[in-house]
Parts: sequence; structure tokens; C-alpha cells
Amino acid sequence: MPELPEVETVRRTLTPAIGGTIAAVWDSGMGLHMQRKPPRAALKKLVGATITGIRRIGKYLLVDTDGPSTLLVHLGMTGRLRIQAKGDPRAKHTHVVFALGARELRFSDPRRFGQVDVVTRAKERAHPALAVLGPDALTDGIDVTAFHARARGKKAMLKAFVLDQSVIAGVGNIYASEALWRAKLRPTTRAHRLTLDRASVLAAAIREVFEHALEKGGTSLRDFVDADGAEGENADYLWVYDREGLPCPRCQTPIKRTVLQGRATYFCPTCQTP
DNA sequence: CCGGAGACCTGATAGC
DNA sequence: TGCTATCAGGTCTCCG
Repeated sequence: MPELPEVETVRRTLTPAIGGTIAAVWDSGMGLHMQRKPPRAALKKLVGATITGIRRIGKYLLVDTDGPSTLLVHLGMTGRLRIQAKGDPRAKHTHVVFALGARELRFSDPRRFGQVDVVTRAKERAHPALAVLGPDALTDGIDVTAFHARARGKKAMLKAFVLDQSVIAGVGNIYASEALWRAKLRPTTRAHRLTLDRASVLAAAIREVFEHALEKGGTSLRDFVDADGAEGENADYLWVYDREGLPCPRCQTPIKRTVLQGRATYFCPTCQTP
């Protein structure tokens, strides 16, 4: 569900939790797919700590506290982090709840593809999930030379290349199609064929697509909502994703849908050069 | 080592 | 109405 703009939208709407002290933690005991065992023991370390800030690296959220521990959250496909009043009914598939006075910070995730963990802030980059991440597309920016260098010798298709979180952290299935359309590049083009110029255009396209989506509060095609439960508006502004048969906004050719590595992929057969 | 396919889950929706 | 098949924003693991 969430890619960089959605996770960043959640981060921004979570800031009212800063200053809140975690009085108690509850968890469903249900294992999350990415981590197999419930993080109950680790979560206990957060009791008594006060939330001091919320960061994002790629699609991961980090909730910092005044202690040495930081809460690490990945929303997977259907994960939600919400701030709700204690008395509000809990959503089905709620797996972790942090009591913060009159409010609660709640993590729910029907498909359980998400991840919740606790890391020691000083050693957070050693966490396997974070260790492999490349530069964050917005926070760090994309170094065109390094980006181009990573494409060298790669036979993978451009779409797989931009989805590789070790190359750039934050791109997911929707924005991969959107960025490649904006850069006028075919998703099936092999990555090693990226010239420095095209790498530069693609890097800029990723940033522009993200900034645009962020302004709209993210894309809510099905599940995504921010920490207040609000949907994003960006689904109304997508150029190609989920728009099979509709006219390309640049050249009016009907948009095509294909499946690449099992995932829906949208492109304009006319203005995205192979 | 690399790239692609399948697995992991539940729920919504389209089609019969 | 009700059943079945398909699809979904992510990542990991296995296989060739």
C-alpha cells in the first residue's frame, strides 16, 4: 500500500504523538510475516519512554524516544498507524497498541506483511531492514553519478531497478510506473542501457513524482490512510497507474497494462521509448 | 552473483 | 443472492 509519499504523509500526521509518554504496550501475539515472531519482549522496552520525534527512511518509520530505543515500523501492503482516542473501537487486525494518556497509537495490518520492531538508536543502521537501504529519494536525494553507476552491467528491467530499495529507498509499484512515464522510459528497458543523461532525467522524475504525490497527501487506491484516518488525493492525479485504456496525458495514446515480475505495470506505448 | 517466480496473508470486487 | 476467481501500494526466499 504505502510508498515513500504515503509513509511520509503518515510521518507528518503522526507528529502530534511527540511528547506523549508510552504508559503501556499491548500486542495481539500475532506474528508479522517479515519477522516471524511477535516482538512482544522488545516492545516492553518502550514502556515509560516519551516520544521525541518521528523519522522516515525509505518506507520505514522510526519513532524515537527519550530512551535508547526507537520503534521501527514498516506498513507492508495494508499496514496503518493511527492516533485514536482510547475509547475509539479498535479496527479488526489491530496488532500493536501504545497507550499515550487519553490517546493510543495503533498499528493494524490485515495482511500482516508489515513489520514492527525495536532498535537501539545508536545501532539502528545495523538492523537488517535498514542496513540494505540505499539513499532515501527525498531526504538524501539521488546522486545521478552513483545512480548511473549502479545501473552499469545490470540486465534487470528499469522497473525492477527503480524498485530495488538498495538503489533508491522509497519507490514502490505505483510510482515506478509513474516515474518511468514521466521520464519517457519503457519499464522493460534494461537498466544497463541508461545513459548518464537518461539517469539524470529518471532521478529527477522520481523526485518530482514523489513531491507531487506528497502535496496531495499520497495515493489511496484501496487501503491507505494517514495517522488521522484521512485518505490521500493523489489517485485523482495519476498519469498512468490504474489507467489502462485511458489516454496518455502527453500524447493521447491509450495506456497499456502489462505484468512484470508479477506486478501490474502501466505505460504509454508511444511516448515511452524502448 | 543475478534475475525471475513463488510464497506469505486477508479482503474487496468482478463475473458468472 | 452466492459462489469463485482475480487482484492488491511489499519483501523475502528459493531456484535455475
